[in-house]
Amino acid sequence: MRASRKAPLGRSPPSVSSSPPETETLLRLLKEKNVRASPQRSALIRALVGHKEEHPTAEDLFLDLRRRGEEVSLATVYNTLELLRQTGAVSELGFPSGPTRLDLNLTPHANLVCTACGRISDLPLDRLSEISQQIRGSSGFQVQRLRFDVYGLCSNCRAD
Amino acid sequence: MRASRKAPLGRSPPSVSSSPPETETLLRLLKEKNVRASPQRSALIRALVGHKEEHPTAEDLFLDLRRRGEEVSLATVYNTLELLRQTGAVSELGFPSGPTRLDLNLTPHANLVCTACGRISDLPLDRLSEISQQIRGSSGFQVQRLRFDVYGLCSNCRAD
DNA sequence: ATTTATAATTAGAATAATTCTAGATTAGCA
DNA sequence: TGCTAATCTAGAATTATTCTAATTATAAAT
Repeated sequence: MRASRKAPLGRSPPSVSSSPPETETLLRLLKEKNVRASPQRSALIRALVGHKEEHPTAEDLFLDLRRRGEEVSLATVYNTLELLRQTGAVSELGFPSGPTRLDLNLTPHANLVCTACGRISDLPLDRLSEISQQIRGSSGFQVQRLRFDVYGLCSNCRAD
Repeated sequence: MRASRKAPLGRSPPSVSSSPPETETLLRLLKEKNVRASPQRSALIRALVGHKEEHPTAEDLFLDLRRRGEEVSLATVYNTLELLRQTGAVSELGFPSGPTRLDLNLTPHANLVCTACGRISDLPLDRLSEISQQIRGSSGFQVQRLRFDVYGLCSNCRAD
């Protein structure tokens, strides 16, 4: 069993053939915390990295794993995501309605959240780090992490 | 009843003696939507405006109203907050854990969220609107609203 | 290899926050 | 005054997440 399908040259939208560097990074971060890279955790990390552009929910990942035969319990999905969050490699975006979605992009960026289709896309924004510096200086607030959401209509959903 | 304490020149932290302009604004916005300013809705709006600096939760407001004898059901609290959200006068901050908190500040600002004590304070940030302009221009994303959270340690909780 | 101790996984129960439902109340108006 | 629509409400239902306690897997030591 496992995911030892021979992968007949499969190269589709996300594409997780061998193992993107990000996967390795996350596994390494867990190792540094002295937690094992169990098959379930590895599978979850692969799913997460493979779908990071979609900012998946815990349930999305759970269902994705189940679909490809890598059965991981929902509890383990939540537990592992919490471990990853603690390493700082992953952050969670809570919204006033609907489930928490994952964000694997640690560089300063905006989350462009389309209020019509719900899609979230990342937009790199270097200026955020300047602002962060400025806040540290002026208000005596010791910055750890940023979240910048921009709500509006994406180019697809825009009417005009 | 009501908040008709004579307010002996009271000018304390929040200070809600007669009726701050914001209260009027919110009531007017509802009126424009052709919804009545019922006693329950007015009471809720007063509570919200009076506690906006604390970024209260729906339950905070519910309990606050109950404490001062203005009994409004929790369902009505949620319903009214949803009405206010629709007017755009109020926004809701969802977090990956814990309840949604309210934000009555519509000018561009950062939410300084202390990861130790949980307090949220607003910091005006004009540069956010520039950035918003820039996004509109470069990415074709039609911006409606911003949310900028800065997580870290507030000056009280900082160890150093 | 076997034992042992610890870590990890799991199903399902429990909780927390919010939304829904359907009946009672209230307000505006003919 | 009565009619209609809006509003309010308690409690049920739903959703997302966390907790619990029992099982299984792993690595280390023998």
